[in-house]
Amino acid sequence: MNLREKFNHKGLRLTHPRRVVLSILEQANVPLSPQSIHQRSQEAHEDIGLVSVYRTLDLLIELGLVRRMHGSGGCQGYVYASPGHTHHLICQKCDKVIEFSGTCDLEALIHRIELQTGFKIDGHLLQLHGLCPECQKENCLGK
Amino acid sequence: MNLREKFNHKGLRLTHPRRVVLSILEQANVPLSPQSIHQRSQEAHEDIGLVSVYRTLDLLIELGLVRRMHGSGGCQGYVYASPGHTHHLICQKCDKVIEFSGTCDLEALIHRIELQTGFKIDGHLLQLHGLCPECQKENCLGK
DNA sequence: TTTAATGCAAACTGTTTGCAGCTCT
DNA sequence: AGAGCTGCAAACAGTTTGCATTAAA
Repeated sequence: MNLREKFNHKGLRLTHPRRVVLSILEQANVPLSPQSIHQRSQEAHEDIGLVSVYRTLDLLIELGLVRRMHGSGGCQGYVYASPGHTHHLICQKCDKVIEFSGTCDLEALIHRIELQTGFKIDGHLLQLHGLCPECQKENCLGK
Repeated sequence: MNLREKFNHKGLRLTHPRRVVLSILEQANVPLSPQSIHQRSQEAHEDIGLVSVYRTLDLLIELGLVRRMHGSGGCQGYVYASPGHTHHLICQKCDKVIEFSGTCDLEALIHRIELQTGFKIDGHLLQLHGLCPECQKENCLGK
């Protein structure tokens, strides 16, 4: 089932603004705010209303195509959800984002916490913050 | 060094609004928004300005006495920071928060990712989401 | 007494809503 | 043709800033 069919299947329409938002998020490997998505759409001469960006993001999240991120600084970053559950490694300087999976390391931890607390854990959010190789170099050069 | 001394030491003053915010957060085991902190201060007849709540929260975060949280739904929750680096386990239903530590489990993962990516990792954010024992019960009863 | 901190009012930013017109199927 | 969607304008909510006043040290 392709994207269009997925939409139509639920009585939704794959419209221009939705395509644009999705494609911007797909290409960016960085969490983007609604504002910056809107800005990029303008830069790409695919101008869509900011309001549509908000509405589209809500929809895409509901469809599981996009994930909401929470940076240490601000909130409201949206990233394209690559298939499967992944975590994010974010460069604190250039905001580059790398996705990685590695839930297995967490499973032992999660299981232990479940036993300790009685919680039933069904989701998690892991972000690592650091410096990417390029920004490390720049730092050494005295920025 | 007690709290007052800690403040004075840095040229800061331990004022009434700061005491109130700190005490509200200390007692609550739930992340509170600036608004709800303000509201609780009114309920306790310790009315302080909403503006002071914001400014105080910024300060307390800087001092490491409070941490900013990111719920799956909204943002901007503030919790009293128990000493040391901890993670949070959040009930999706009642928003109860439990802090836990367990960085050791992550260390292996972090080390591996550093080798794989060349990043220099110096921070992380881990949140687990699930249902607390009480809310699990309620769910079974058919809510 | 001195200076940090408060709290009001007002400015701002980001987000949501109502509605007329448009567009995808 | 018709329901879903867009985009404007305007309302709204949360947060920040300027400034005169208060209070902690």
